[in-house]
Amino acid sequence: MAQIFANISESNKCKLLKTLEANTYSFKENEEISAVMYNVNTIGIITTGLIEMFKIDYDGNKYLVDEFLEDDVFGYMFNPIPNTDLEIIVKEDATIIFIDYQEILKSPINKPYYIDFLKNLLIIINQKLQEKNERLEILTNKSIRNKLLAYFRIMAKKHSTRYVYLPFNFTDLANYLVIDRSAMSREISYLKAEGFIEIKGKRITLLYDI
Amino acid sequence: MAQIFANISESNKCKLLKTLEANTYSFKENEEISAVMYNVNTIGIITTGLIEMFKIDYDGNKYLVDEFLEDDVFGYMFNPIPNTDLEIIVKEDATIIFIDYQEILKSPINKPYYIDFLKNLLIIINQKLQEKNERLEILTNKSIRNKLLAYFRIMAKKHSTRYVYLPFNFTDLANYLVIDRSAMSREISYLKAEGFIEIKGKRITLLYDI
DNA sequence: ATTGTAATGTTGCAATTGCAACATTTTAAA
DNA sequence: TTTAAAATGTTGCAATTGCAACATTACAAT
Repeated sequence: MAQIFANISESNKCKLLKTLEANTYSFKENEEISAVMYNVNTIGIITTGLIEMFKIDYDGNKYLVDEFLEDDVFGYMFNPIPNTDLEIIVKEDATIIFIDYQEILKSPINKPYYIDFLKNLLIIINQKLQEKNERLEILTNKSIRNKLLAYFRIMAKKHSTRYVYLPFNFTDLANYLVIDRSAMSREISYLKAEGFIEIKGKRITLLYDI
Repeated sequence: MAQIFANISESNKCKLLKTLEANTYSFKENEEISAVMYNVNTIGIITTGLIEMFKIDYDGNKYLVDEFLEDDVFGYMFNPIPNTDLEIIVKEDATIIFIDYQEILKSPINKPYYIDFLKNLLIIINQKLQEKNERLEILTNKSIRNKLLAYFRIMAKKHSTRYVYLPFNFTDLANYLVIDRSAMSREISYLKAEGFIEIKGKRITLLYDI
């Protein structure tokens, strides 16, 4: 994860936060981050801790859409719908800096550390954009098989090998791919039987051209 | 579309482009933008014209993934896979400014116009992130019906009405939703029959709570 | 106005997928 | 080590979806 305050000294960071009228809050596990401190124009920068973002869907079901760690940045402006039902919950005690996004864009300050801050923010948002593109690349496949193969291909290319180390378990993978877990399990069996892949624990070996 | 050179005077724009070692090229319709001028570290800024980005998939099929207009910004870094098979073709005569992305991030210049440039870039990338999130929000639904309803809901909320004006035709909508066109057509018939929606030309009226 | 092309609507049928239920294995906690 | 909970694998069955084929309508070019 790129650091939002990379190349910025502690004293410049303080100046920056003061100029941007940033507010820092600490949260205990299971606390909800309320709309009072966090509205549609705010971005949150996580100094320490872990928070989770849940979506409440049309039928009232609640499911995890994102997790944010130290140095990560989150905000409604990165989400599709204004007013959507999101719940942001602290999973591990956290300290978060809140900044009004408009403040960042309007600020007239003209200091090197401000430029570094903008650059860092650009890098982080870029990273997020890439992650979303990656998932879209996978979800634009219709069949379970093609989704799996797209996923494997992307993961393998990242490390330029024919090995894929699953970053999560199969249940979570199915959610990520938006397919039924058991149907995915079935398809993976077929892929193994047909000699496309080999699986040992969390390591998948691709036996076809990548 | 936000403008990448907003708030930057013509003379400052020139200085900026020179400092960033930008190259400007003109293209005729149907020309392909080659990897020579456009590599994994380059971003392109469209001054005039229209270009289209195609993906060549695993089976050699080619399909449109994105279109870029005046003031738009495109680049491999906004894409999921390094080395993926993309083809960028000029649809209408275009003038494009190419800048090395690393140059932007490393540049030591410290001028107000440079800050404006970074802010504008931030706004544009942010916009792109939102669009991707929007599509993801839709594609994370499993059924055709739920994809359609999610799409309608997002479109309606954008304009705070219960009317949705389709920005493209049904064939393209089906592609956007990654579903079969005829199956979508069938589902839309059901939605009409069940009183969820009403359609008049390109205007869809939502008859349920949004 | 005419003609050709693209978009749309419809439907039967087959293939894929989701769902449910259950057995087995793995993991984490006490 | 024991035990409970979570994850995984498997399978039958029903529902959804994709596919293909075709009729109809809308649209654009001449």
